[in-house]
Amino acid sequence: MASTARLTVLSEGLKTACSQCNLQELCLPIGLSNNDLAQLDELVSVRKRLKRHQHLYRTGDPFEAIYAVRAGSFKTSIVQEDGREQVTGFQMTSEILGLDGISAETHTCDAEALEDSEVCVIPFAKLEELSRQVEPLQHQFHKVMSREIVRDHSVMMLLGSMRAEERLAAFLLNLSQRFTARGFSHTEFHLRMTREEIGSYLGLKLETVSRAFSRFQERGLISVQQKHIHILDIDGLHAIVSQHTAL
Amino acid sequence: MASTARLTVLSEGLKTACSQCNLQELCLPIGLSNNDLAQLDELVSVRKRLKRHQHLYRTGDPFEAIYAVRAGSFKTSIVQEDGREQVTGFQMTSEILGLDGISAETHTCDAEALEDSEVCVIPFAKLEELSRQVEPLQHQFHKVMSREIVRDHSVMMLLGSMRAEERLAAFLLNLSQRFTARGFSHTEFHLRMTREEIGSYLGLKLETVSRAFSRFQERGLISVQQKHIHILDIDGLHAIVSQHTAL
DNA sequence: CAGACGGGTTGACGTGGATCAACGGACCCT
DNA sequence: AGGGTCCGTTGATCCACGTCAACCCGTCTG
Repeated sequence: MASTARLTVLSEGLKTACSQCNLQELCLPIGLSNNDLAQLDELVSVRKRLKRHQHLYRTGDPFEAIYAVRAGSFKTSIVQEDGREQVTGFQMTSEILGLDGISAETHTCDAEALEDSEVCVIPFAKLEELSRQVEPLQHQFHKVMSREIVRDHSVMMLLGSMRAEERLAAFLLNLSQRFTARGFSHTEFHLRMTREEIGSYLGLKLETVSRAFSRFQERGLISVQQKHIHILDIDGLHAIVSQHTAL
Repeated sequence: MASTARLTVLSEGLKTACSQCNLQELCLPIGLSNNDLAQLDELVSVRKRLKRHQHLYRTGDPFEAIYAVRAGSFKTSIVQEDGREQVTGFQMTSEILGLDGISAETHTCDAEALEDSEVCVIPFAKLEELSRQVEPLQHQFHKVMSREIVRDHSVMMLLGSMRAEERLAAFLLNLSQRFTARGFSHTEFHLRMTREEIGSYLGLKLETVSRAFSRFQERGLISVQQKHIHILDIDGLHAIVSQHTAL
């Protein structure tokens, strides 16, 4: 089976343990006791490395595992017959990939590394088995899935009712907040994705994204240099997001 | 507690049983043995009736249960501070409501009945408990959540990359398919929601929705009379959805 | 070092859908 | 039956964003 072969090629028998991982409090194991963590360690024994632009899985691949981003970042996207691409999300460390595959036992989107990255492979059958025994794990997993649903709803709101600048401001604030949660600066960061990918995610064309960046810069809200973003006025960005209120 | 009081008022001690329900094969119990079904029967013992425009839950309500639509239909929506509303979904019989609440133990959207309706109340703590014992139930529940994620992704694609007529055609085809699955005509049905609600869901204004309906009618694709829809050329609708390919 | 290529910016212009406004029919209430 | 309200339709106008196109810069390659 293709995916097994690929897995074999890429997996490195890296010794990992959730119990040792510094992403513990953000990732699947939140709230597990040391005892429970030890059980999870056995489950999550394989990691997988991917180079930039390499796919973790593709639409149609059989679903066997979900993945936690250990390092690097990913995008997920739906590609239509015609080749048009809709980015459905960007994932950074500790975030979970692959939940879409559970329903049809087949992945329904593509997941691609935006930079050299590493994921923890969580075999799904085993996760279900363990979560029947470990209640906090079960509950945590349900929360992770639910959080994904809530996130998708807020993207729907963004796409359905915000204008270009509002979308981009909301996007920057969301990134900022996620970087903060990971201990990075919330005012300065590096975009891992292109203007086109941002545009696809936000339902805009790359030119519109680029222009919005420029306008934010003119107004002193941010400074942009290619992929490097520096947020100068975070309240100003918040004001833009909630301004469609004011109209 | 407000929601408990409301529950008391509305719940009718109706004898229900998943094992007797004709929605079995569409709903949570798919694939359960008779034995397992009996256990589910005990869990899902309360139903709740709602009149048109009544809310099943609102943003901020404590999360205690998920719901299966037994009769009627609902919309879920996010309401922003400014009062702007984004409809995130329409639910018909056998579909599950409330999954958004798991992550924060608080509902993150409003669920409102579009007509007089009835839901089965599934206390979540008990569902988790039972699904630790009944593997097929656990798996089925995970599939339900995953399906919601997949559905949300396709709405994101719709909002992010389709034009007005494509969105509406996709919407009609989706309804048609869901009606079919429930044994109704797939060419003739009654819309339960207003043009404004459709518009909110599709990221369009009601005038645009109305105009698109009119244009479909002019072209002989459908006939519309207020909320009554008759699909005359289902292939024509499919062609519209996939046409943004052709461009 | 030239040349190609991918990513980003910016300008000029066109258009799909929003906005504003008027109107008509269906359904509600008393 | 009458009057109000909600909902849907349609027309006229406007504008945010898409489209097309030129150009810049950094990087890779032979």
